[in-house]
Amino acid sequence: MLHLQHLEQLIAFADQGTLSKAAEVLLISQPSLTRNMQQLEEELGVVLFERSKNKLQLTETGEYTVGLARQLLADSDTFLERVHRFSLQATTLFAGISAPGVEWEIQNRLAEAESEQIIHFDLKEKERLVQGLLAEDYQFIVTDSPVQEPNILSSSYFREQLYLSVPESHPFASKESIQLADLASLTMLLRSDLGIWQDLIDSLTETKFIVQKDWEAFTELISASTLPSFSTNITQMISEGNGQRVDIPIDDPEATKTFYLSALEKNERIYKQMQSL
Amino acid sequence: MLHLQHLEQLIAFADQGTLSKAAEVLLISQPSLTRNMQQLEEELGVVLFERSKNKLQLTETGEYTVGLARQLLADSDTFLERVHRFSLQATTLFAGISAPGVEWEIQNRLAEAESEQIIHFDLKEKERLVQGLLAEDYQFIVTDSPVQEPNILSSSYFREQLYLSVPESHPFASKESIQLADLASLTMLLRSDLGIWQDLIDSLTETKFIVQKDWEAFTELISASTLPSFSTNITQMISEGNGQRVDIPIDDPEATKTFYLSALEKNERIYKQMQSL
DNA sequence: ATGCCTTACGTTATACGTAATTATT
DNA sequence: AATAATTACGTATAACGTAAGGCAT
Repeated sequence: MLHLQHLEQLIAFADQGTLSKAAEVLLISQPSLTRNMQQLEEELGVVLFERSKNKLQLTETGEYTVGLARQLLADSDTFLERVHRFSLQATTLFAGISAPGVEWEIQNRLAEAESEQIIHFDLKEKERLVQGLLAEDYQFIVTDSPVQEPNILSSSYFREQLYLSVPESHPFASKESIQLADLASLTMLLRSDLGIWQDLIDSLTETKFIVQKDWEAFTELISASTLPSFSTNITQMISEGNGQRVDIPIDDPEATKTFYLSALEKNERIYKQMQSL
Repeated sequence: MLHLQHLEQLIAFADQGTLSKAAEVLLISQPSLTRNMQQLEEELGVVLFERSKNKLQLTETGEYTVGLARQLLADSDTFLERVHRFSLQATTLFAGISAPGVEWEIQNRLAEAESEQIIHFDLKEKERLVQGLLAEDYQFIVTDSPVQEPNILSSSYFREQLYLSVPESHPFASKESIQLADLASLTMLLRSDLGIWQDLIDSLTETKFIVQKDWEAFTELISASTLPSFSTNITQMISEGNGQRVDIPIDDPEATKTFYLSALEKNERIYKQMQSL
């Protein structure tokens, strides 16, 4: 049966001109390539090469075959791509995340890519996310620090920065930026289930928080109230232009988190898929 | 790299429903097929099968992949076919034959198939034809008896029957058939280079022959002369409707020869190509 | 009990790389 | 000399079949 690998090697020879160079490009030995090309000829039952003692040249049939081979390999690639696309689309991905903003960010990217990909998100602490990744409960996880384990791919994904969101009438509205310390005197609206951001909130012992669990209700609450709340660069992307409020960046380094995407090496395809969104 | 063989096996599974049956059809063992399908899944990075303890079923992605695989294998087949066609057409075939009628017959068939195949014919005795075949001087030979040697394909190809060709005015013209013995008294026009037919001619010691070597001249001679000559079912196919002459079949068994097509097993492709003309 | 899939294991065959050979520039 | 293709040879990988196990009908 025809080996696509041999066609690839034939093409390499056509491109490089000699078996030696082709073998170098293909990272195999020349003798191996020689044999494979002999085998290909045998398999096709056709004379692809004109052999002088020291030179190997494509016959007319060889040239023609190279052209067809390129086409067939292209067909093979589209085959692979279609299978992958179908599989991804047919599969609900399971993602473990450490902050709600990650889900918003990803959904946002999916929408922009017009992807129909369905992803189920779980919000957990990092340790449990890594466990879930190893147990293959998740195809990928997004955490606020890299995952350094064997067989796990991990790289930085995106950054999220906290902003203070206040009505235009608020005394802070004109500030270029503020510090967390400035929030001490405030009473703020706050969602629950903030993942890694919770630590930061807990450190603000002087600030009063009115916590709303239901997220839709929270959104309504904000537009109806003049109380300050938090927003991030990601929430701004989503709910742009509800002009009533001003977003003021918070300077402190704790207010900016870098998120890292991680997946098992065996799920490299999904990893790259998420990266490229 | 993707193995087309695995795709073929996947399709066999889809067609047969179980690995066991598919393995039987494919003439491999079930465990081998199991592994290959696991390997295919690994290679594609996709879940093709839903595995119960005792049952293997295609997932939706699996079904989809089968469809694409059929297409890709079809592409692979057209690739092979095109390569073969091109190669055949680009190559001048060398044929060894034992009678001139063989060339006419084959050229006739090529013409009917609208083939551009170029074939060079050599007229020799059988022994030298077989030698030439083994030495690969010929891609195929056509002899009046089968070639029984290892690694040589050989089967009957077509039959050629001698006719006596006479003008309508000739006393024999009304006969349904005649015997070689009836030719004893005749003076006939004859070509040279008759291959295996020469023996039969030589046995007609009573008949006088006027031999013409140049074949075009011979054809002119015939239409200009009222002398009888030989024709065969094959020459009749070629020069039909020069209504001046009548062809009377010769009954004797020696007047009918069966020709056999032979080629090296490695040239099976050409062998079948010639057979299917 | 029979059919089916998977894993384990030993063997075989295939594929590869190194080294040697021959020829060309 | 240097480059290039092929052949020879030993090794390592991988593919296969047999055997065995587990599970369902």
